[in-house]
Amino acid sequence: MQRRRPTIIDVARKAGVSKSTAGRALSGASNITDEARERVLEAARAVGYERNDLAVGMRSGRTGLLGLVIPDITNPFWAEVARGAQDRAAENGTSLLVFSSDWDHGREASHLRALRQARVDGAIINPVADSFDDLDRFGLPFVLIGSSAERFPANSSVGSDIAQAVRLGMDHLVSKGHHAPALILGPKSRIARARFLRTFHEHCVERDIDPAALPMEDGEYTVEGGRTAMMRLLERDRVGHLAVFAANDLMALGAMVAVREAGLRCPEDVSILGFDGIPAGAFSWPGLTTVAKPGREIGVRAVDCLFDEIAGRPEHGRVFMPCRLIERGSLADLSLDQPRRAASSGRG
Amino acid sequence: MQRRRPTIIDVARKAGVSKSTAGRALSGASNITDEARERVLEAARAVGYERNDLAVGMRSGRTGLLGLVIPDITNPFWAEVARGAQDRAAENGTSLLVFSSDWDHGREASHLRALRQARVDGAIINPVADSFDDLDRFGLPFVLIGSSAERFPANSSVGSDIAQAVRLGMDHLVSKGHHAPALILGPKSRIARARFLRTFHEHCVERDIDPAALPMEDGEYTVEGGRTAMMRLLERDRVGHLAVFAANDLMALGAMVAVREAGLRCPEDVSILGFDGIPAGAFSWPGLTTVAKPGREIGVRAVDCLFDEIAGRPEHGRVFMPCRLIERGSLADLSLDQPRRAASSGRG
DNA sequence: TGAGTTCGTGGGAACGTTACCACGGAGATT
DNA sequence: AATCTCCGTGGTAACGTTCCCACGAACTCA
Repeated sequence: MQRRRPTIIDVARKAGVSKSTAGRALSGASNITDEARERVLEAARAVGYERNDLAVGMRSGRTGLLGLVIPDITNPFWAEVARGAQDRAAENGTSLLVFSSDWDHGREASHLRALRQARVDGAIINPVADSFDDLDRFGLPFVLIGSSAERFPANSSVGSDIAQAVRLGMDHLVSKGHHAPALILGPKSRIARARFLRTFHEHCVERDIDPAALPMEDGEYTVEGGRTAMMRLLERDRVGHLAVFAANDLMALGAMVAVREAGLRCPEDVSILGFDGIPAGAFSWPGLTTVAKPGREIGVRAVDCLFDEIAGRPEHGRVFMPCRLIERGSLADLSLDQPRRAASSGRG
Repeated sequence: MQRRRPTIIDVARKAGVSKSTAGRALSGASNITDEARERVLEAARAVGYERNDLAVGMRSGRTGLLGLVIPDITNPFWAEVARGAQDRAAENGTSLLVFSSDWDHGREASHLRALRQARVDGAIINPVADSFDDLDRFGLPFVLIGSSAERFPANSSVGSDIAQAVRLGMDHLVSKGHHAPALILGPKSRIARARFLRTFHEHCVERDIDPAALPMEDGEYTVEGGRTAMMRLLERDRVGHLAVFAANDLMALGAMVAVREAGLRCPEDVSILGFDGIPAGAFSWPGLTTVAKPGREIGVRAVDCLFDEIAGRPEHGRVFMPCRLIERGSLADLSLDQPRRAASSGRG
């Protein structure tokens, strides 16, 4: 149907030079006269030449293709990461092959194989927890993103600074008079959970709080997971105002739903702090106060790191991006009502 | 660093056959003895052979790569589409190159060029409104998605059935006693707006309502756009309960914010109906009642259509996917309070 | 039994580009 | 003036696969 696409040979013929010279002009090499370059470029324009990336990849080993393997493009946080990576890749003339692993080992393995067969120059991967083997024999340059990167200290990685994020959240809670928040955490299998908990413990110790005395519930990283976790939390005995730090915005929103269903009000009866910074948190009522990860920036930096990795200068090592607090309405300010409550709660 | 990847020649040598025979075994051709195939497959496994898709694409013209150009992967609706397309592509052993155009003509053109240079087998495109030219000279098989597909009746396309969706929404409004809803629409430049309005007018005529008498406001397809549009709507004179049909969920959520800011309640004072079915609508309070587009299915069907298009059998033509109503809490039920109010409003 | 047919196999070309090497001319150096 | 160096150029090989054609063996049918 569509006629043959013009090749570099057609361009060379039209310009009256050899294909070597045409190739030099087209690839921006230096050892060529301005006059010849101009003639080749003009000829290329005239015949409508577009370089065949396949052939380039074949010969030079560089395809201009990058892989991105994330849990789910449908998750707003990962979509942000993908967008950042996409934009940065485009700036450098490379394209992104995007895959969703659904935290499934098999899917991940098959995606990695597809990336290898496509001869991508490298990949950005949020690894499924226990997939060290697959990653190990991936055989191409890669950069890890997300908190599970911690498992692979030898590789370049970009993630949010969970320690700083938890600190930020805790400081804010304390500044609003919530000295002993309850926790809603993700599944035990996820590394991010351990990271979160560790920093949380450190800060409790610094403030003379017994972490073991604080209520804590698990759930899937979903709205429903957060809702049921909050229900369990509300069934417990408690005194006064309840503050909750959720490990993920979706769970926080689910917790908010549970509060409403229990006939309580947020933030009057229960304060909720989220973690992620997804847009949906801005539409809820009250708006979700949350610690926002810089999803887009993570994507951008990951691509930068990957380019370094591909170029054989993996100088970045592990990059941690700072999070920031977004204050909306889901946290009550108790510091005004009860100026001195201190660390006495959680023991009655 | 990493040693040379084994080629089909290595496999052939190991199996003691020619590369032609090895190629036949590996590509699943029929004219080969079971014994030879078995030996080749075994050899391939032994040396860890993985086919070079680049070389295949080079020679056969099929790369196993598909392009997806959407406005923004960060938009939940488009993320769903991307996910559907991604999964279907993976089922067929192809990979997806994902691009975001931001409704920008230049970006779109550059993405299309990148797809051509990558020699993708075809592309799924949500075209920027006025980009007929670029699309026309794209030169590869493609399938359009979204409502702007209407502009290109000659090409295969997959979109939601806006006529059915508007009908669904209007019927629901009427069944709840809202006979003369206000409208919040997208920018005038977008084709989806015209499509929406046309069906809306038809239904007004069928019900003896004068569409011109109904309040109508424009805005960007964003939360902020919906919020300001709603503010303008609330400044108008009105009698009794106000019902609003927004052309997009984000706008509907913005409208909800505006209602709250005006000291009014949803759904007691104002009813809101959305359009899209994004997850965020489930977390708002009240939950957003909306007409949901089948984003994921649209992605799946688009890939199916694209395969047909590539195979040279464009029999699908234009596919319209049905939408469904998701009832949550943003619509008041007036049909109980005022059994017979009919089409008298909007004229007082 | 001889000719025609089928089938599995192997060799070579081709896809479009870049890497490499050799060549010739112009300018610099002795 | 002769040699050396540098630079622009052109030819050729190579990347890894599939396509095409030719070859020989086995098998069928007259």
